[in-house]
This record gives sequence, C-alpha cells and structure tokens, in this order.
Amino acid sequence: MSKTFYVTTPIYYVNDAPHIGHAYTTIAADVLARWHRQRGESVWFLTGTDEHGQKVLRSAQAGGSSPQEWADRLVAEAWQPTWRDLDISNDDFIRTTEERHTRRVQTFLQRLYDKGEIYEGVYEGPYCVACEEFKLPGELIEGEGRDAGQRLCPVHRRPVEQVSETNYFFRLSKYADQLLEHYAAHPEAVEPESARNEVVQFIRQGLQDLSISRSSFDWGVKVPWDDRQVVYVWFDALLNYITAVGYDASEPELREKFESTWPADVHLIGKDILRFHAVIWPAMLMAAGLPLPRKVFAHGWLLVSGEKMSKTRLTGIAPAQLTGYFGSDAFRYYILRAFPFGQDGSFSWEEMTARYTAELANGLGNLASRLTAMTERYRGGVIPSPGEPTEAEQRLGELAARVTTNADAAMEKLDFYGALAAIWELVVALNGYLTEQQPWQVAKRDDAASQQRLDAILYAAAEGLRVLAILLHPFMPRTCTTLWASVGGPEALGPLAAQPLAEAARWGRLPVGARVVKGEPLFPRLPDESPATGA
RNA sequence: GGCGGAGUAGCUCAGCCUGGUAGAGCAAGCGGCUCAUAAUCGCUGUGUCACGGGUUCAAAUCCCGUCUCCGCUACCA
Repeated sequence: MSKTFYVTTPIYYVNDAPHIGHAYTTIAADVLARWHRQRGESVWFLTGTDEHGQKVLRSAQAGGSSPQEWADRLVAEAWQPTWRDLDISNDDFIRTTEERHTRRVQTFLQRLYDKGEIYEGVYEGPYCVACEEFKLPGELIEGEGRDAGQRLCPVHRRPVEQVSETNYFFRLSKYADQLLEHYAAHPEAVEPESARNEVVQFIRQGLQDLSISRSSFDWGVKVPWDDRQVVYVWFDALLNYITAVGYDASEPELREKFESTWPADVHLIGKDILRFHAVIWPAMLMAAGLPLPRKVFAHGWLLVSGEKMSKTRLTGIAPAQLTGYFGSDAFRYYILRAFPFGQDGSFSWEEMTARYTAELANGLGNLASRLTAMTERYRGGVIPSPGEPTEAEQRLGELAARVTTNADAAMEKLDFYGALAAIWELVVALNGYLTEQQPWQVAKRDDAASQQRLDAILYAAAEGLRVLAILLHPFMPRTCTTLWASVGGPEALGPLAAQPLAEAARWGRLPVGARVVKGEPLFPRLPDESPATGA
C-alpha cells in the first residue's frame, strides 16, 4: 500500500473565533492538499480544534456555560462555518474532547509511564493567588516603588509567590542529543532554515523535563493512573496528529489507516508554536517509538499595520470581513500570492484591493471574458479546429509546460508564492498573445486562410485557459470550476478535480466542438466604496 | 544582556553567499488596440542601496562600528 500524503494544520484553540491568521495556515494546508490530490496522490488533510485547558474553562465560565457547551458552540458556529466559507477540503476534523482522541491520549500516556518516560515530580513556579494560576517567568513585570525588586502578575499588578505542585514529568531532557542528531541528518524536517536554526540553538542550550499534568483544574484528559490530575493541554493537543488517523486502534481498517498515513508529510504551523512541534512533539514520538513527522513548516505571520494581529489592538480581522467583500477565492489567492510563505507579511486592504483589480479582475478574469466572448461571437460558442500552429502557438504550448513544471517544483518546496508567480506568467502571456494576434482583425477577413487562422488563435487561447483552470484549481476552487465549465471542460474532459497535473500542459487536449459559454465575470469589479473596517 | 533577521525607486520587495554600468511588480506619464470586466499590449522615469569608517583599481555586495525595527531567549494556547 502506498503512503498517503498527510498534511495537517494545528488544531485551533476554541478560546476564540478564527481570525485571518488561522485562515492563512488552513488555506495553505488546503491548497497543498488539493495540489497533491490533483497530482493523483492519495491525500489525508486533517484540521480540528483544541478544547481542553484552563483558558477554555475560564472563557466558558465567563460565558456562563460548561466548557463542553462552550466548545460545541464555537466549533459549530464559528470554526466549521469559517472553513466551509473558505472551501477548506479537510478529510477529517478532530476535536480533542472526542472519545477517539481522549482514549488514545490515555493509552499513549500509560505506555510512556510504563516505560519509565514519565515520573512524578514537583513543579515550582511563580503563582498569582488572585489569578489562581501559575505564571510564565517571561510574562511577569518588574515591580516599582513599593514592590521594587519583586516580580508582579501582569494582570493584578501584585507580587507573585513561588509555589510548588506535584505533577508528572516527561523526560524531555534525555532526547536533546537524539533531536540534534535527527535535525543534522534531516535538515528538511524543520523549515524554513531560520526556524530550524532557532530550534537547533534552543536544543543545544539543553532541555529540561516537561511538566505534563495539572492538578489545579479538571478540564482535560484524566491521567489514567491518577485521576486527580489532567494532562497538560499541549501534550494532549499534539497527539491529535496520531489519534485522528487511528493510533492504537483495534479495528483493522483503522490500523491500516494509521500504517498508511503516519508519519505526517507536513505539519503546517505558525512560527509561534514552533518549539512545541519541533522539540516536544518529536521527543514524545521518540519516547513512544513512533516515526517522526517528515517536515514541520513554520510560516510567517500576517501583520496588520506592521503589528501582529491582536484583539486588544483591534487588528484581528475575521475572514468573513474579507470574503464577504472580495470572495473566498480572491482571499485565498491574495494571502498566498502577496507574501513569501516563510516570512511575515503585512496585510493591507489597499494592497488586496490593488491585486484583486490588477491580477484577478483585469488579468485572469478579463482574459477569460475576451476568449469566451470571441468564441461565442465568431464561432457560435464552439471550440474550433487547432489548424496549423505557428511559432506563436508553439511558444504558448512550451510556456504552459514550463510553467506547470515550475509551479510543481515550487509547491514541492511549499513555495505557494513562487508557484503562483510561475502560473501568472501564463496569464500574462495569454493576454499578450491575444493582443498581438488580433483575432478581431483576422475575423474581418473572409478568406479561408484567415478563417483557419482565427480558428487556431481561438483554439490556442482556449487551451491556455484550460491549463490555467487546472493549475489554479487548488488555489481558487470555486472560480476555476466556473472557468472550467466556460471552456467546455466538464463535458469534454470530465470533472476538473479529475484532471491530472501531469497531463495538464499536454497541448491539444481540448476537443474540437467543446461548448464555450461566456458567463458572468469571474471576478466582478469591486464596488467603489469599500465597507467600513478597521483594516 | 545573549543569539538571529531586516533597513535598496512613492508602495511591496529581489539583488548581497561567488565585489565590476542598481532590478521586478504595483502606482504615475505617453502611445497602440478595441475582442474584453473603461479592460488589454508596448514604451518611459525615478534611487545619498540606514549612517560612519576600512579593504580594493572597483563595495548595495567583503570587514569594523553606530542607529532603528523585528524575532527567539521553555511548560498560555
């Protein structure tokens, strides 16, 4: 059985509703999954929600509901609708409160405990009595005046106490050398390079064992041998990548699923959760004797006005604010086209508007309108014979092939930006081709040679659009389905999703006689005034 | 404080490793075209390459220093 291409997003914390940062990761994962499906590979694309932990408990209490009700509502009313709106094609959606997950988390934990990878110890740290919780050393603030020399809780502005609690610890420290060896042998396992350097540097400093249970609250997976404690939420959350695909399943189909799916080919994450994925997670897998993920890719952040998005600064943008105005496909296109994937990108409404108009409406959309209008007008909406290709048509065919190869190579590197740049060469070339060949002039001449020439031009342009529909389908599924239909693809060649990338650029696949229809513009012109928004 | 990244055209950025007339896209201006969503195609300009030194025949590119911005510096997710 061949290995399934397995791509994941983080499971998102249901403390809050999704913003465009979550959408960025998820859209990238979706495009990657669709690209590999279009290659003809078996693909498994997983996303989901992380629902345990103190913050969810607190949010639920503040909202006057139980944590389970809180999570249920956010998942049903915020997260899943957002992914539906964005045409996210995940194959599964794991929630950490599902029994299939919690049961397997317990099994995993018990195995590590039995192997001596987990021991009972004492966690000591700064604790705020008012918050009733442990604080991170880094979030404390220096006291002034009366509290000079002391460190204060950032919420209550009062000194923290050193408090200790009995917890269970995972022997993370013993895996430092193995992790370093692994990354030396597999540099591709953490990308981009800057992220890998940070991880390696961090591990070199030495690792401490990790406290993986909590006893101060109970919203979590119970530690199987000690029900006074619940599992630390990250330890619980990371395991979703294996529990969702059948780790420790007894059913034969699920065992087979796990064997053919794990290890993950790509864990896509934001760079803020790099350490959990590139240090703790692989160490957990080493301890359990399971294979490590092939790649963790930490992408940059979408910044708004140069700052990380934040609710408190009112810079958090809900995806619906953008999709409602630009459409889901335009949003998917923009965030992958505007910024190299590994780097931070500065989101701006103005830039998105400019790209929408220049690249989608005037570029791709208008190109489709030109071809379909002329085919309807001059040939009654029927794809004519390709006739004798001249050098211009040959160049188009060669470009289509080269662009396909380049885009595929870029996608192999998770370079969505480069892939779109490559594909856009074909959009630009086709607009130039039509302008140079002037089919509207050729159409005015009645002689047979001119009419055959017109056929050839229209055919070549239609071929170009056929290739574009296939190459862009993973990025803009909705629009490309429309485009595919408008060049007669469905009847002539079958469903768009079934068009293999390897065949996409083979020139001349569109059969003579396919029905071309000029429909509504692919990307309608934006209204003059944009909706009021903080962006 | 330590480690790492960045500072190049109005905007977003490439170039820097492997020194040798400073580039792309967008925006702007001019021209062509009229099939198309007032769309498209061609042409044009623009720069103390953060600052100060140094190496060199020659530095955006190498070296030293300074300034500014950002990230990482472990158990919130």
